[in-house]
This record gives sequence, C-alpha cells and structure tokens, in this order.
Amino acid sequence: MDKELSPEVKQEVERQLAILQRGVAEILPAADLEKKLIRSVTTRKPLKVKLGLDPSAPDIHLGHTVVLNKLRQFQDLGHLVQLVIGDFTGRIGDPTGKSETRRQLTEDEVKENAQSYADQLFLILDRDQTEIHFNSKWLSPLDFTAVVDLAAKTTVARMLERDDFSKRYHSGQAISVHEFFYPLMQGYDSVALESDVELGGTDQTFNLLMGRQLQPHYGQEEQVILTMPLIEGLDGVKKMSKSLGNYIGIQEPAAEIYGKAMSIPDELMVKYYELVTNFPLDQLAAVKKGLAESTLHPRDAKMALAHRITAMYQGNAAADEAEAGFKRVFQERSLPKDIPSKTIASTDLEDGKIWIVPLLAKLDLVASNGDARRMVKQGAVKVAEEKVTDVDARIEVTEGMIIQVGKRKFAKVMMGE
RNA sequence: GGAGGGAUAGCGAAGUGGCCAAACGCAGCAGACUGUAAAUCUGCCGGCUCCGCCUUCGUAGGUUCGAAUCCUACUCCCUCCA
Repeated sequence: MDKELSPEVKQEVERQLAILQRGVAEILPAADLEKKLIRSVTTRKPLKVKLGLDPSAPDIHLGHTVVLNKLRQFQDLGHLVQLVIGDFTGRIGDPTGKSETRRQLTEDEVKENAQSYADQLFLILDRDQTEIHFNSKWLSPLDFTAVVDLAAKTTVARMLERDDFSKRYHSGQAISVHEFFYPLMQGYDSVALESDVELGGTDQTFNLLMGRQLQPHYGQEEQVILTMPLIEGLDGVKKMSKSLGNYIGIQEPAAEIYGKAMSIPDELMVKYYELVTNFPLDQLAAVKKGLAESTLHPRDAKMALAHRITAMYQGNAAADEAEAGFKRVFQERSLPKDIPSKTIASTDLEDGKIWIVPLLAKLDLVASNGDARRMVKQGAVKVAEEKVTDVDARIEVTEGMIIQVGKRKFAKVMMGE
C-alpha cells in the first residue's frame, strides 16, 4: 500500500479488504480492488458493484445468497449495488440450452419477475443502496453497426478460451454464433453502468472478464472481478439449483429450511457456515477445530447451522419452532405439532372401514396405489402409531386419526360427506 | 445442396425379432443402524381390482404367431462435406 496514505485511510482500506475477501474464490486482480478502495475511501465515493440477474427464474435460493451476501457486505461498507435484470438477454433466448427454445418473456412478465426478485433480494440487500437496471435500456437501441463494432473488440480465439466453448468446439459440438454475443452483452452492461466491480459465481468468470476487457475500449477503467464459489446443494455434489431440486429456497417455510439444512452432508457444513451465513470467522475457526477434534458433535454443529439459516430468512422465533419440531419428529420419534388435515368422504367407507391402499392415496401420502402397496410392504406405514404391514388391511377410520408414511409424511383424517 | 449418425422410463445409458416393464449408473423413496432428513448397508423404484392384467422404448402406419428391436412415411436433433 502506498506509504503516502494517511493511517486512517490505510486502516479503513485494510478493514474493508478483510471483510470483502471472506469466502471469495478469486479477485481479479486483487491489486486493483485495493486501488479502487483507496480511491473510494479518500474521495468518499462509493464503488459501483454490479450483479447480473436472469429474469426468468425469480426464485432465490441459498446458492444465490452466496453472491448476495457479498453484495450486502459491500453495502455495509458504504458501496452502491447495481442490479442488472437481463431482460434483453432473456428475450433473445438461451445461450447454452439447445433444444429448449426459451419462450420470450413479455414486458409485463419481466416487470412482474423483477418485482418478485426485488421482494426477495431486499431480504438481504439494502434498498437504499441498490439500483435496479434493465439491460434492454441500452442493448435494444444498438444498431448493427454498433454491434459489429462491439464484436470487433474481441476475437474468436479469445472466445474459445471459455471452457464451455472450447470443450464443445473440440468435441465437434455445435456453437451458434449468437452465443458469442452473450458474454459481449454482459460485458457491455458494465460499460453502460461504468461498474467498478462485478460479482458472480466462478462459473461466470469468463463473462465477467469480458466486461473488464471491453471497458478500456470505451475509455473506462477496468472493473474488478470478484468470483464466489458455487455452493453444492443438498446432495452434496452438484451445485445448488432449482432445476436439480437440491436447493433451499429462502422463502420456504421455516420447517423446510431447517430440515433441508439438516440433510446436507457433514462435510459441507463448514462451507455453508462460511458462505451462506454471517457467522463470525473467528468463531468459525473454533467450530472447525471442534469438529476436527471431535469435541463438537457434528449434529449439534449442523443444528446450529440450520437454526442460523432459518432465522436469517424466517426470523428467530420461527427457527426456534422449526428446531423444536425437528427434535420432536426425528430425535424423539414422536408426532409433529402441525399435521395437515385431509378429508375422507364417508362414501369411501364401507362399514366405517377403508382399504389401506386407496386410503393412503386419498390422503396424498403416496404417489399412486402401487406406491402405497410398496410403502406398506416396506413397513413404512403407521396408522394411529400402529405399524401396518398387511397390504389388504381394512382400516377403521375415525375423526382425527393420524396416518404416517415414512418418517416425514403425516396426515390427520377428517371425516367429510 | 450432398453424405451419415441419433431419438429408450426423472436424467444418463444398454438392448437390435420371443427369456423386455426393458441391464447398469445417478436422482428419488423406504427399512436398518446412527449422531440428523449426515455416512454406511439392504430393499423398492410405469399403472391397476397386483400370484394376473393394462399402457410404455420420437409420431403414424405395416410385416410377423410375436417388435423397443424388421419395413414405410413423417417430425425433431446432431455431425461431416460443399
């Protein structure tokens, strides 16, 4: 660091750097971030920190929060966040999705999705330090001349550096020309907004760098790239994503968030602590040590993690309740507090009895009658705390009777007409 | 414009006339165990009125006692050459 700097500035920059470096995968290049921070601190001008969002999938899950938490840290340090809704990009189609022709979103849909995004994002971000932009604003007006001009700023060889492209190229798979435009468009967003920093997952590195490459051509200083690790989903292997169904949505019920968090593999706990919570780093070191030396029970560490995550999005009280429910069901093996009620029509009964197989189906506890048979055969079914293993069993149902399939599915029977 | 390859259950991938409701892997579900919905092990994993029957192997026809497997047309995808 420059020695002409006042100790105050120096100290402040160091403080900010320490916070911003937490959990990041890469800062490209690290020296530039420091340089920008020094300038920001001395001139008291916030950095403009950009994040691009896909307008078609407005359900935020923990995977997204890795990046969002980092943005929040920038805000806490006084910086400005620029969210870019990729409505233009979304209108053209999908870059890698081959067969799935993505339907064009209408203007209204884009607006609606953006609103839904905002509602969720501001659970994490500070509204007052956030700008929302739509990239169609500057991408739509570009004419072909401008596009060619933009395309001339990079080369095919450079494009083929992208892992995805080079793999497909060498294995003889198709790459459509327009796919080259996605990184360019994203890069141009940075030009349009004069971004100082752009965030993204490590899988976005190439696209992020494109902005850095383009900015000097438009007389701007290059943005700094900050990539965050991708977080594995519940299976512990693949990255968390909605389409893989291995995600924890931040708007899910507390019990779901808590339970799902409890189902992550042990090995992932520390990473989750680091990336999806604001757990203090020095305390995290203690947790790590405790786990390594077996002085801390992994289950307890995970429960604390699950509680923390739940509390972040559903509040402390809800987290307490979720935890209590979890203990009740899984540690004490007793019934949960809230069991969904389902109605059984009296016309389905014969002498007050009903065959177990359709009963389970009617209660939505199984996918099909075949599934019901399987569950019964496997000893997964309990009626009023009694295990039922006879597929032909006739059950005498009574109002308020509890039926259970497996460990997690319950229903309370209500009698209807 | 020409040549070739391919479309199989949620996904990936075998099968190329009967032993195919279709191997195997992943995902999913259940049981046991435990430290939790971790890990591990075991089982299940198209539908039904389930020792039997029905509908599935891109779509529509056809050959055959019998087809995911052979033929015809169509649709879609991919590669190579120009």
